[in-house]
Amino acid sequence: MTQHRVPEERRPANEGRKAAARNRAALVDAARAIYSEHGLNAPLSAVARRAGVGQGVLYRHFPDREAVATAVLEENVRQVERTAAAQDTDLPGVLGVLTWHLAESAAFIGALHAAGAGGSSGVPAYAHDLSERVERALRAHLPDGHRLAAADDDLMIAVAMVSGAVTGPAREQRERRARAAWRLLGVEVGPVRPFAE
Amino acid sequence: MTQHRVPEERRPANEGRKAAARNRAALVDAARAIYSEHGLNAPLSAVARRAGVGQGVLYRHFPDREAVATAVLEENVRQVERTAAAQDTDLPGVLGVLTWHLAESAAFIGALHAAGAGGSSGVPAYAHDLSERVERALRAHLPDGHRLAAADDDLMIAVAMVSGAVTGPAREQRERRARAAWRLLGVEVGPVRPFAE
Amino acid sequence: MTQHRVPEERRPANEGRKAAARNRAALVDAARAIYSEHGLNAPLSAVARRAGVGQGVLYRHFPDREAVATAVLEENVRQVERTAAAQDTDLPGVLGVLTWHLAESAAFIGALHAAGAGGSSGVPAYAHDLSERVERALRAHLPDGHRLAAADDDLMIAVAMVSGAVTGPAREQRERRARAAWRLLGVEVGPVRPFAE
Amino acid sequence: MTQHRVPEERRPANEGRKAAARNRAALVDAARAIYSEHGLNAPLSAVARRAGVGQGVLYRHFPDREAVATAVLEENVRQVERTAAAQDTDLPGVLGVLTWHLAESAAFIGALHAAGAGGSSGVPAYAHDLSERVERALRAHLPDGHRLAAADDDLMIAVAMVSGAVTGPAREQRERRARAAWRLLGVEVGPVRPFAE
DNA sequence: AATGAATGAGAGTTCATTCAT
DNA sequence: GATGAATGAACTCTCATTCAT
Repeated sequence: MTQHRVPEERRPANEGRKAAARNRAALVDAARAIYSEHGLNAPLSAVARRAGVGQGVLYRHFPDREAVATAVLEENVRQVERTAAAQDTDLPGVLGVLTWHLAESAAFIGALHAAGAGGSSGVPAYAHDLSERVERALRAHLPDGHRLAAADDDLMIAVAMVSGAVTGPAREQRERRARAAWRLLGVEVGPVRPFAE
Repeated sequence: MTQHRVPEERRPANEGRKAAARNRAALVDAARAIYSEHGLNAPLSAVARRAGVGQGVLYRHFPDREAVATAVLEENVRQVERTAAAQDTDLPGVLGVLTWHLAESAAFIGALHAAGAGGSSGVPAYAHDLSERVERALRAHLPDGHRLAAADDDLMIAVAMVSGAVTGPAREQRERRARAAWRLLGVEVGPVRPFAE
Repeated sequence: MTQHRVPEERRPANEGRKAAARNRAALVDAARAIYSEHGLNAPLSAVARRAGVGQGVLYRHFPDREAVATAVLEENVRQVERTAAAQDTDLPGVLGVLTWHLAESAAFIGALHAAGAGGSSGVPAYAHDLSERVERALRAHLPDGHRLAAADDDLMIAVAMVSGAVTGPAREQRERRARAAWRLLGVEVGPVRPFAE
Repeated sequence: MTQHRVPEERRPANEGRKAAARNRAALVDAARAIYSEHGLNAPLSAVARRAGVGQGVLYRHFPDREAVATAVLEENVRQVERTAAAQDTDLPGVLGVLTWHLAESAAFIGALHAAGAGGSSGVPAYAHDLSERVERALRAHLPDGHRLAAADDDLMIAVAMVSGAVTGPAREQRERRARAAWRLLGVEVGPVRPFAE
């Protein structure tokens, strides 16, 4: 038993090896879209369907559901880090990029949320990592007397707050709300954009 | 814990009725506890088990999973409204009570989040209602020149922000973080407690 | 997401609480039959289908695939133990009953096999227990000078051998082959029957 | 380990051919190792990986999963046949070689088991063939008055029995148990070794 | 009214087999 | 010939919801 595979009459084509990279990218994109619409718990089958590949392909590229999420968020964090590492950046600049990603990616918000500074119970491990990387990127540009430098975790609390301001609302409202949030915090934000330059 | 049960029946009816009311309350309490431990997706069977009743009873009182969540949150909002309606209240007082509920109830946070001011896509309808009721309760006490009175939705954005600051961290850290969040917003909060009196 | 359940138009009857015990028995019977036809790896869905119940029922009664197997085998071992514990039994009598169950239940054979005396690698834990219980039951009746009392594990090796003689052949041949096996071992077997009395 | 490779090509052809033969052998060896560790249901992908080739190569050499198993077992049987065909062999000698293969190759055991003399239901066809070939090899050396010559299938039953004694236990225990089994059958076994010279 | 068993649709994951390169 | 990605069916297990008792 356990093996009944029928020879399969119509098999929808195997685009060969070239497709691999394309598929991985398609999966990440699909995941971002699905997450944005349905949250981080959306069924992986939906992601695969949206990417136009079989579920097996998804599992070939990502061992489990966590890996999919990580891949999606990785890009967001990377942009923030990249921006922070650039020559001519200042805090507002980095915050602008961070804000763009918060507004763009519901999954990002969720993960940053879940992490916070608390860190314990059911929060997935990767959420922590991401959160810490974002913190490091920001702190590097934090002037000594800055509003958010007062207490140790003011920085991450502020990020979580903006993140919170932005959860829920439809895509279009998010940027406006994010700006409003930073304004309420009395912090200056640079141009909101996906990356610096 | 968290047992602010409203007298469900003015004049005690027969045993059946009393039991029904008791069960409903037990279910709501159980749901709050379970949600707090396992998130809003926890199985309803777990709620029923914790409440010490059969699953049928749960369905007698609540038509579906959404109704259970609503019932839990209803109480949180009600306390805020009640506080706002009290004679001798001011904004810090109401915020204190709101903050207590945010820190206490993970589900509440989630719902407030989900709602925000934006409102459209996948946000459950009841989240909106709750959010609006909280806003009304707060706005009643908002002095004209207040920080959060500048733009129309500054108020709700601020609530969402505090809410965001508080998501994720373990229970114990939440109140501290909530206070830090309000501080960053430059807003005064009264004593954090379940209800005003 | 994660929740799409449609109200389900035609639901095939819920026979109520009475059915529970009946269902459990039906499941064990079905499992025995399926195991006998397809081996211990047969899909649980096949077992549920054969028992005429939904898969959920199966999982209500047995937490996982191992539990199903255990339940089936438990009965076989129990009969052997019962026989061994009876007043007027001797080794041939117990062997007769053991032989009946070996011939009857392919799953039993498999489990006894898997256990053997070796015991280590991938052998499921329950196989060991079963094997040991059978050994205890037999050893109680083993006279000092008996052929199978020479080395410590001769007894279990002999059982494994008969078990081996009986694996594979269709049901009808099994009893004959089991008898032949015991004969080759020079051991007397009593009447082959499901239980003593 | 267990590398009794038959020269596949008499006169070395081009590199392609040589590689093909080498791959086939590597696959069979890998399969034997994997089967021994994970049983006959191990994923074919594991076999290919272990052999250091792509899965496509596996399918080039073997049409399906059954063919892989057959190829592995073929070698075991072949050694037994070869031994039986040698000039200076007697029954104990052949049994010694058979025993070695039983102890060595879990898959061999399984197949011999599955076959037995009965034969009908779910037993794969190749198991039968193998079993019959083993029987022929042994019977050629069976003296008239021998213990295992009494009934027609005593011989195969005995083999199945030893095979049964050896299933399950970890590799190291198998040879000891196999010897114990033959002893209980009152049959003499020669040196246990992979082939007779 | 309460109980808790039953149902069955999926969700997650694995793997035999095919096929472009 | 070799490679390894793609496919998708099958399998295990979970849980919202219904309903006989």
